[in-house]
Amino acid sequence: MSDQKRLFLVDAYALIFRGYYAFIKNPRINSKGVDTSAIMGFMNSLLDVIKRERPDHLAVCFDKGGSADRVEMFEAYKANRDATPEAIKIAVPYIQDILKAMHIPIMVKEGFEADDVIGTLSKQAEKEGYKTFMVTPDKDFAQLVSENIFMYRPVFGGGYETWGIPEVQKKFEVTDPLQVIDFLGMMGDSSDNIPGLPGVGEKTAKKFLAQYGSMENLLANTHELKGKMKEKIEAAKELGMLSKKLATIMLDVPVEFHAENFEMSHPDIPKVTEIFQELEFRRLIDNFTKAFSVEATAETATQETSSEAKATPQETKSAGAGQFSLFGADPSSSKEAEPVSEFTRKTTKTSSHFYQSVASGMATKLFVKNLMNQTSVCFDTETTSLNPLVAELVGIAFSWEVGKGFYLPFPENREEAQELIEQLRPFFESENIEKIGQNLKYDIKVLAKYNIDVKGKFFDTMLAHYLINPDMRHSMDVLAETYLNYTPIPIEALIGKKGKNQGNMRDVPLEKQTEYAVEDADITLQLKEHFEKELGEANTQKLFDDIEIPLLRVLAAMELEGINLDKDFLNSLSEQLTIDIKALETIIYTEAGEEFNIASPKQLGDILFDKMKLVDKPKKTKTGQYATSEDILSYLAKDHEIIQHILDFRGLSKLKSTYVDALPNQVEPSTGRVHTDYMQTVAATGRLSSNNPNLQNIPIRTERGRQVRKAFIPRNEDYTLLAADYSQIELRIIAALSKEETMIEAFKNGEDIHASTASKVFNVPLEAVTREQRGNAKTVNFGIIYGVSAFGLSNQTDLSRGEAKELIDTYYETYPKLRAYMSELVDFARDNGYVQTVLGRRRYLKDINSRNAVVRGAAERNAVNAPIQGSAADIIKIAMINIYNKLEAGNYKTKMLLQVHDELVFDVYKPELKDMKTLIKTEMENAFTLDVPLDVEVGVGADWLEAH
DNA sequence: AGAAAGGCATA
DNA sequence: GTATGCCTTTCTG
Repeated sequence: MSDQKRLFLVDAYALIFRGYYAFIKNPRINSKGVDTSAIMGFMNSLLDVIKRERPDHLAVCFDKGGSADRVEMFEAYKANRDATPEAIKIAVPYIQDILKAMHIPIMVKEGFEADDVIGTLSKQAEKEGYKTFMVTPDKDFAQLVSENIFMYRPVFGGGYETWGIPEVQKKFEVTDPLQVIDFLGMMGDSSDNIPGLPGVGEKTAKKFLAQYGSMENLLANTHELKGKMKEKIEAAKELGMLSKKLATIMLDVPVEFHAENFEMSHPDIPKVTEIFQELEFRRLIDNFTKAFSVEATAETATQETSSEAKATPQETKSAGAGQFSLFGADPSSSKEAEPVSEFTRKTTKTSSHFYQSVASGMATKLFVKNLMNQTSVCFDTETTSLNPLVAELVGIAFSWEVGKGFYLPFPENREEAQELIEQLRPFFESENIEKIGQNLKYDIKVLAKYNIDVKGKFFDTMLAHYLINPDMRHSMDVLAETYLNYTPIPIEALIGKKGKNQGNMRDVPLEKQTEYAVEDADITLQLKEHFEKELGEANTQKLFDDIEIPLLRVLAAMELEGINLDKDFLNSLSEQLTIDIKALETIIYTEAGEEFNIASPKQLGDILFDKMKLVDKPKKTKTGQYATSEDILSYLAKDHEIIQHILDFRGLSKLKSTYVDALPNQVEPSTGRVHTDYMQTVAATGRLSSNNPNLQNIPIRTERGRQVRKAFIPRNEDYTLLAADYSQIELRIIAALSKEETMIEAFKNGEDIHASTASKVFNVPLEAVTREQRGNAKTVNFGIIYGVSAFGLSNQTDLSRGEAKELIDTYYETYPKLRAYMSELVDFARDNGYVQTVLGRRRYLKDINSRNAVVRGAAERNAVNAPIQGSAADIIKIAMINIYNKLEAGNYKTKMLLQVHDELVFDVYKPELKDMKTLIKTEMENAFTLDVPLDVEVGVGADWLEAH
């Protein structure tokens, strides 16, 4: 059987889409800012197939111009597919060039889809005695399967499965693969816009097939059906037949199978390598040479597809994921980040390593001695909880040599654990040993609970990668897979899936703990070696050494500190809110004439617009619901009393659920305070973010919301809260960077910048500026930072579109250099693929040259906003580090507690108040020197509201 | 139980 | 129009 000739037909777009979505959560962007995810994904799959199967005949099939026939049949055919992502559009020409260089035939036929080309070719090849393998995840192809035609499907988690007749029979519950057409026709396919029969999904379609065998037979016997189903299907007979036609793959495309044209031959290696190098595919070059080398042995698909259809290993694997995995692996429906070629990855099973646990007292002594002789060590703590405040040490892994490492398990008894950590204290507190880790802030916080102050130089791989590629995700798994081609042991393998039944590290056998923990340390060490080279570029190294790494300590300290919360006060607020919400509810029900869930946008929309018909043609959201967002309802408020009540209800509910009721639950019992977690690697601009709870979005705009801030109080009566805000920092930055003298002067003279702007654009003396004029000027000043449009401005003010446009035009005439600066930023982004902050923090803008105006526009606004927002973030980070160091050096009792983008909050020891006011203001204002002075406003009070 | 959608709080 | 995180409802496995 294996001497039979084999033809592989690759469905290009399906694999391109699949590759693209595999990287969707962490797109591959090369140094030129090009998103190479789709190319990378496709090439991984292709090379993998070649490497595994060593096909003697192979072609890659593309669509061209879509299927005219199908569109003629049904004009909505494939109409509601999302616009093709940019990365895919640019991928196609690259892929075709690579294929040409590899001497792999490309099959396209104008006006036909790849499905039809593959279908036609496979039937012709079958006649000539070939076995054909259709390489595609697309379940539609199952209809073509025969004795000699197979689907060769990539599956989740890596690997392939081959579908022959028995597999198709089993998956679709049909007797003949051709019935797959009926199946698809009945249930429809949203990605191809095949309508299907109304009310028929996967389950019903299978039932019908078992009973009637075909679409035609079902439609001829609808009298046997009952109820609503009968009505619906009888009304949709035509649609049913049309759906079946749309689902049918054509077998009469004018192409011819000539074996000699499909033979594999030697690729043009230098050419392929050159293209890969241009795309910066280092690893693929390796894979490529392997795929085309003669030595490697191939396990063949034919061997796996024995006629008895015994479950292959791959099937056994996918069977666990659900008996019907057709949809899970469909590229268009799958948003899961999923490795495209995991099977090519190394794992702990395939890489040689030496991981050892150190358990006895004697061994520990020897180990510590050895440890102290190192200059640079990677470590990773294993604990009982993700919350460092309650986490107990289960063990610590160490590695200082690739592929090698040690694991120290910790006793459960707290005193014994402390004894063990004491032996390690000299290591952790050594100034001379560099500490390497992934997310060191966590380990530092855990160790702080054991009274260990981790010192010495730090290298955090997560932070390093954040600077190298801020748009990607930075989890260790992702980094290992991307940079080391290695898949670490998933934590789920040890403690089970997330959820209430998730186990505890403590209960994992020591052997497994060791494998897992030392692997993490080993990988992190390898990542460090990788990243430290890449950091060398531009200013990245400086940002790393001078900002992000020092900041890590500062944030750890702030988070450990936490902030005191007045629970009783919040509880009394909550009671009052409950009463007011109830009252509003009653009024709303009366006005609506019935009771409903006001918090449900769906029900609310139906009441307001279907039942009460408040508007002639209400706006819809993208999913077809009535839009009931604040900006839409506000318009209607003056005409209908119920609207204002609903808005009030929403406001109070939000306040109660998100803040007043939630915050007391976030108080950490062991400290009695709220400890937020600052994320240092999520915001693409360089800002921090805060969660569990988010303390960066505590209300302030409305009177009622503002009350929540009264609940944030000093630790005790010896302390007071101090809040220090940068005044207009983003506007100052844009003024300085653009060198717009008019604006710079206004700041230098300490003028009210919004009034000053109003005076200039409305051409009135400063004293004559009205409140309204100042308000509008303020909106434009802010809007500039985000990349205003006349449309947006008119939405935010009382101005019409025309007036808004005029205001913006006048604004740019008043501040001409500002406009010039903004276009410089966009030009820079176009040329370089990125923009940067005052400290050289980069943001890559892959869509800056997109042909799609909407996409490009968004990238252009990013080009303006990112340097401004990011520079402000850089500056406050410097200030935080400097203040923290001064507080430490001066042995002050005052602590920094919170950062809210342009504001810092401190718990000030009252005797230090006078010093602190000066110290904090000075450090913040002098964190960075611009052509515009920075101004900081300091407030002090018995709670956060009063300090403002 | 988890994801998606709609909505909304901050700078 | 920029940048986030979290709430409730509703859908789906």
